[in-house]
Parts: sequence; C-alpha cells; structure tokens
Amino acid sequence: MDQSHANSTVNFCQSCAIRNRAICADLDEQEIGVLNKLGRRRRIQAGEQLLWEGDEALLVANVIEGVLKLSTQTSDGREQILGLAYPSDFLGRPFGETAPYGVEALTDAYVCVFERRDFDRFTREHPRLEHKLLERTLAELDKTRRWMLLLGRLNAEQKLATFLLEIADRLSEKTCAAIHLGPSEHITLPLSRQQIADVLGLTIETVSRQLTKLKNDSLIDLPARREVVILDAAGLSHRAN
Amino acid sequence: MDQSHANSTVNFCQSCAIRNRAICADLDEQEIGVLNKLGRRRRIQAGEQLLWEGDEALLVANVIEGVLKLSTQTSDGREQILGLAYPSDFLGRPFGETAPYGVEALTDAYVCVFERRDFDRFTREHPRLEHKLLERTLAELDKTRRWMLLLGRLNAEQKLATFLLEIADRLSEKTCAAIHLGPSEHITLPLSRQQIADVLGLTIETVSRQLTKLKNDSLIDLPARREVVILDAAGLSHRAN
DNA sequence: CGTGCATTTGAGTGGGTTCAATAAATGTGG
DNA sequence: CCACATTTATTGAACCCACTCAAATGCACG
Repeated sequence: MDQSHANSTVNFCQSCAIRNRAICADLDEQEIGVLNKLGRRRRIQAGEQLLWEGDEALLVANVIEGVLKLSTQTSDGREQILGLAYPSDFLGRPFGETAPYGVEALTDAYVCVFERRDFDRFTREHPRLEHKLLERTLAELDKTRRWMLLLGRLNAEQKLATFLLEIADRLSEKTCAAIHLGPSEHITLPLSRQQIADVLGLTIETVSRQLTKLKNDSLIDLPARREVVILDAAGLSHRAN
Repeated sequence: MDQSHANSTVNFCQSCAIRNRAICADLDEQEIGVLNKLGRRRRIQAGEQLLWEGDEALLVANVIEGVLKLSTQTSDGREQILGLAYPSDFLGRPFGETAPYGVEALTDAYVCVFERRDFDRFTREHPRLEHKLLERTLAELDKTRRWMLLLGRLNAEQKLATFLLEIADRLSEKTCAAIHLGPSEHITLPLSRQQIADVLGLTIETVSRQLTKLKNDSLIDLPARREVVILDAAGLSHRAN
C-alpha cells in the first residue's frame, strides 16, 4: 500500500503507467532519477482532499490513476467544479503562494506528489521539463476557455450532452497501455448527480431530468446510478450543438 | 504612424511603455536587442481583428496600449467573450497549430507582434523568457478558472457588479508610469452593451436592466452610454457577493 | 428488513430570455 | 449645421427554462 519508504532506492518512474504521457516524458534517465528521489507516491481514497482552496500551495502532483476534481465555492456555499483531472494530468500551482482551488479525489486514486518548492527548483533547472509544463498549461488554458462557452452559452441539454461525450472520451483513454477503441460506449461515472451539476453549473434536479430525457429519446441508457451507455453518439453530438 | 520600417535599427523595447510589466521584463539588454529585431509594432483600429478563431496560429503579441477581446462562437452564431487583454498582456498561442479563439480590438490599440515561429524559437532558447511565459500562463489559467465560477454560479446582478469592479481595477492601471490611485471611480467602457453581455453570458436587455437597477440603487451613475461612475464600491462589492 | 442517502419525479415560481416598441446617440449627406 | 438614416440602448410585456421546494422512489448499508 504505502511504498514511500522505498523512495530513495527504487525508481518508480521507470515502470510508471503514465511515464510517456505525463510532463516527465521528455526527461532522460539521469533527470528521471533525480526527480524520482524528489517525489513520492501516494494513494488517495475517494472523497479525500489533496489540496484546499486558499491554503498555502505546498504540493504539486501527477495523477497516475483515478479521477480528481478541482473546485471552488461561492460565498453562499455552492460549488463550481473547475475541471477534472485524469491519469497523466498535472495538479497544483507551481510558482504560486496559495492554491487557487481545492482538489478532491472522486475515485480511489494514485498520485505522484512533490513538495512544491522542490518541484519549482527542479523545473527551473531543467528547461525541457519547464517547456513541457508550459505546453500543458497552455493546453489546459485552451480547454478551460472552451468550457466557458459551455457555462455561458449552452442550455441544460447541450451541457449534459457535451459532458457525456467528453467524459466518455477521457475515460476511454485512462488505461494507458491498452488498445484504444475510441470513446467507450459504456462508462462508469466517477461523479454523483450533485457533482455533475457542479461541473455544469446546474442543479441536481435538472441534471436528473435531462438524463432521463436523453434516455427516453434513446440516445443513452442508464442501467445503474453511476452507469451510462451511449447508444447514439452522433445524436448526442447533435444535441451538444 | 507606421514605424516598422525602422525595426532593424531602432530598439523600441528600451522606451516601451510596458517594458517592465510584459513577459520581456526579465530579459537583459542583449536579449532584448534580439527580440526587438524579431518583433514589429502594429497599430490596430477599434473593431479590427488581429487573430481569427480556428486559423493557423501565425502570430503572438504583447498589448502595449488599448483593450482587446478574446472570443469564440456557438454553432448558432452567439458569441462568448473569453477574456479581455489589457496593456502588458500577452496574446496568441505559442507552440500551437491553430488559434483557439479570435482576437479583436475593442479600442484603438497598439501591439508588439511576432511571427509565432520566431517567437517559439526564441522562447525555447531563452529559459528566462519561457519561465516568464509559464508564470503568465499559470496566472491566466487561475483567472480564467475564477471566471468560470461567475459564469456558472452567479446571477445577473452579481455578474454585473463583479464585471464593473474588475474592469474599473484593470482600466485604472493602464497608464503605466502614472501614479496609481486605486480603482478609478470614473470609467469609460471599452465595450458595448452587447459585448458586456457576451462577456457575462447574458443578453443585452438583461445587462441594460441590471445597470439601470444599480443606478437606481445609487451604486453607480451612467452619465453617458459608455461612461460608468462607481459611487459605492463597497456596495457593489457586496452585490457581487 | 429497515434505515439513510442518492436520485427521481412532480408542482409551482421566478429570473432571464424573447419579441416588440420606443428612445437616445451617432453618423451622413446635402 | 441640420434633417434624416442607422445604430445602439432602454423599456415593456409575455414566455419559458431552469430553479426551488416537496414528496416519492430506489439503492446500499448494516
């Protein structure tokens, strides 16, 4: 379970599931060796919090396994989920004083964590890593901006359709080595209805109603609470607009 | 007016209004000299487009003067403004194939543009610049994510109040060398009602109604179409929640 | 099998949109 | 410089989508 005691002797990176997809991908053997000593692996249970919004930004991390949410809260206590983090995604705020959002595991997860100060220093000394991090951040910014269109301009049906297609796509690529068969048609949601609502800027009731509507229209099936089968991806895509 | 003919002989950067605030701030004299040769200054009229969404990403730029909007469109033609760019802000998508959003000048503007390929190469060769760009991008991502909370969870009044406070703050720091007297109370909007609506994910009518409401409540005054006077910043802040 | 929580479903309300008309500001040409 | 056209903003009325509140159902746990 907890393998952190072996940090200094074993190089976990070499057998890491996301070795070729995370920001460490471009590093050479020697660099990976140094980075491996800085980081430690940590298991997080579903529901457990990794970072707290507003807290001092002490950690950064790579997601190895599982799904986590980034979120912030309104002054009246409602939540807005800012994004989901899947395997190979980077978490945390390098070169920052405070964590701009909270991070909580939605499923049991496995992450590779670094003290932010160690990571910052290593990054500044290794331009290849810094470049990779920059490319990631730029891509993340693009994705976040596209999501603004969803929040600002789409109606509930469009939001749900977009969400289902997106998560089906992301979940299908989660198994790293496995063959990629396109977006999976059968997905196990890592989120509750409330959390879906918090992603899309809706209420739990609206999410529920829209899902049953999509089901009645035979675009999806809902065999269980957390299960969704996409029956008609083209139709969904059309509803997403 | 057009000074680009003098590019190779004169170093504009040395007298640049945003020299100490833009990403070039950390470069030394020699580096600035090289960068100066790569870039050219360009005047843009209000309403003129600098980048088109989906086009090949050929340019990046620094804003020297004026305000520009970044925007994207829904399939049915409505617009969502993704952000505003003020002096010293960076524009464009380095290391990317296509422009993820359109850029249009809201006021007459003055920008320092680079061919993206030149800029990419220079950046990779100068880690200090790359680091500055990374910090910018991280900060921009934080800001964009905070804006998601506004789009997803705030009502029309809260959106307007937040918007007014934010723009008052940004516009007050636009004059670089001048003394900073806190957020200005009198602002000249660089946006039309329609554009404000596109920023906040509302309609033009709702924007108009909320503004008159804030005026009737003596939180602001509207001496002219494009003029706003903030009478009670604390009250506004309270409405922003 | 019963308790507790998540989800669904129903009914009613309301905030923001839509459509329509008016008013104010801006531009244009004589 | 003014009359007229055009654009932009405001205001009004009706509607509708998503929210709120409430109840019922379903599922997971002991």
